[in-house]
Amino acid sequence: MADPAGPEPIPAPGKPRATIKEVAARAGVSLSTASRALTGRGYVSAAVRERVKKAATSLAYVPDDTARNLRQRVSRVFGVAVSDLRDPFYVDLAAGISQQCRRNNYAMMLADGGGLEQRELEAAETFVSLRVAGVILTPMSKNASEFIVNHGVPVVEVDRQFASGSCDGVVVDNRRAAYDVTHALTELGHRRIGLVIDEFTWTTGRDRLYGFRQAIAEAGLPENAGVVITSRLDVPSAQHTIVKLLSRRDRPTAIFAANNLLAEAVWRAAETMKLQIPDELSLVCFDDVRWMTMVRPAITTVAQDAVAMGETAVDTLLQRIRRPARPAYTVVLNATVVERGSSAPPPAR
Amino acid sequence: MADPAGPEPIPAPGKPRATIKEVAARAGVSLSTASRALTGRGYVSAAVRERVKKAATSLAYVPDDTARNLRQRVSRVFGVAVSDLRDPFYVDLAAGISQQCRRNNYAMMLADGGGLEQRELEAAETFVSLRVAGVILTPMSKNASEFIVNHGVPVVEVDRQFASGSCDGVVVDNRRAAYDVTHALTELGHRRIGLVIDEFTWTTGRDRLYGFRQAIAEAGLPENAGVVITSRLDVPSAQHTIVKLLSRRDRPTAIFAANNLLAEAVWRAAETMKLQIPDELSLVCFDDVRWMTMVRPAITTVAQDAVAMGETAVDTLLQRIRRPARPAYTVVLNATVVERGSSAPPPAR
DNA sequence: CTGAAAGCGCTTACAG
DNA sequence: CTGAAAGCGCTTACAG
Repeated sequence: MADPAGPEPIPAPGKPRATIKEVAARAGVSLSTASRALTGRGYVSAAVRERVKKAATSLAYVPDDTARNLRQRVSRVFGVAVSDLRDPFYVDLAAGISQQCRRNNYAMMLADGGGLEQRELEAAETFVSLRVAGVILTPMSKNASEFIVNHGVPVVEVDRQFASGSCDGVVVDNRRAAYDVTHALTELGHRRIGLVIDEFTWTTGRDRLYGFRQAIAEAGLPENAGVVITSRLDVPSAQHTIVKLLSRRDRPTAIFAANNLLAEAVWRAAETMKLQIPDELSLVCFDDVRWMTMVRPAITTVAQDAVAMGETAVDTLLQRIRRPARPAYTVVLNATVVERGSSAPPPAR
Repeated sequence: MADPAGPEPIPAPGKPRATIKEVAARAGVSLSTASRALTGRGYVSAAVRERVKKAATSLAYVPDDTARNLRQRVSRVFGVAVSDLRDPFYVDLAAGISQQCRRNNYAMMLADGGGLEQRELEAAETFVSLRVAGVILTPMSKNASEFIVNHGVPVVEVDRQFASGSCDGVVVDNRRAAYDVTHALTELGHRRIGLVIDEFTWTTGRDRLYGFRQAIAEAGLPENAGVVITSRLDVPSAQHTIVKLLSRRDRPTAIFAANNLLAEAVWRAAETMKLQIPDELSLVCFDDVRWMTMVRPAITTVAQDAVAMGETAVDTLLQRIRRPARPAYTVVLNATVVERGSSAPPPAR
């Protein structure tokens, strides 16, 4: 799609931008006065203020925030690091953070780690180096959070927590929600239930496992009624693992997938094996994402409001900046089971 | 989830960070020497370099990039503004941009506009103010791009173009792809085809409409064989509009949805009306997103590789920075129809 | 009410 | 090979 008028020259990137010095000169005032007129702090007569503003406009002056921040020792940028932008949960989180930042006149520096701790650490260093006013992250260890906090920058851990002593957090009650959704399965009469999960070392995985186990135990089922399957967190490899699981003679009659990606893998596995949900296999999971209301039957799941988590994280950070000395605290948001059609009593033997 | 050890004090955000001055002092050298040792530019003896580096490490020194950038007149941050993070297409785009930024050691400042031109303009001003090295955006008009370019910051427009004379662009051949997918419909024998679309004023909407019309015309069909339905770009309201369309006696036997959100709306509309796809209604669309391979039948669509578009946009920006004087150019990526099961010959009357 | 001066943390010619 | 000085663009006490 070439420009019909032919390529025009692009203004050279080196093109000098107007500085406050030039604004001051054009308005015939000193630097200090121009600054006061533009920022609104300090005294300046109405007439002069007008003249300065006019000069600024006519020069298309845009203040250099980096210079301003350097001087003022603050910036209006938050650093945000999420595990993986390919996962809809993190996307909703980022969307929530983004809009709440904007509402409060903060810009958002976003990094996504592709699930690698090393990248998270690099992002942490970048954020410190760029002198952001605060950081929100979905931590993979305590290292990034502590590094940032040690450099005097407030951190909010969201989704999971590793450094709850030294920074604030926003999470859901994973144990409770996992309990609820598993309990519903035992109530339906399932006696062999799979948990597909990718990790146990974060608070999320650990607590979802606890909740799962607790529901199994309270139903009076033997410990081996709960079969825990570990998988890497990507759909194809999880799908492969699950096909193997479902091929066993003693396969579970119900599966609890610990997040939306694993749920997708279970769903696809069932499809390729032509296993009917819920008649032959019940499926429940964590995270409520788009496709779960588009497939048939729709999927029963634990809905976490990721957008709200993101917004809350920003609010928490703002609070922390306002009151630095307050002890660290954790906000626990509600997560509720939304019943749809993907679970049913186990098939008769 | 309270910390079992009880809340510890959080390091005060105002906590002073080590500066290069302190590093120099501890190493017993001057500021200049410390700087040279740390940046690697300029002469410094091996012994001194070691001493300085050791001092930096022991002080957990992290250089202030904002100060460095101010001095050097460059930053390693790109500004990115996408229309809407709730739309999976833009998310993939952002993911591609994000990873390519990281590979090239750039940080990404992300803003999402929620589809409002005003927000795009605000983001543009923020980016200029923050002195980013370049901007990538999915423009909603020529205003933002031109504003940024006029301030000497290079811009790449992606997905659509408004200022192709004054900045680079990365797009797909929308006309061609729309033609192909519509042509497949006329070949199947459809004589009444709906185009559901949200705008015609951007290059995307305009070209998709052109391609659609062209295919209708070339099939020798009367102009009114193509029925164009305009809708707002959100699923519920589009769904409403489409239900009305499909309730008409002369309803189309096939629909081309101009993007993934509208496709979702059509799909949901068909479902609520219990219209079988593809037996009673063929559905094809633009954008290839997750759910399209999860519903049955899977959806035939024009697949644009949004991640690759994002990566290409970053590469383009990098090129532009390297060679500012080169005439503006546009990269046109391929977009191909992926046939799945959602289209079939029209039902017999 | 206004302006001259210092300084935020860094880098970079320039002298030595 | 090293250090003193200037300066990036801004803000902010401080004098007047």
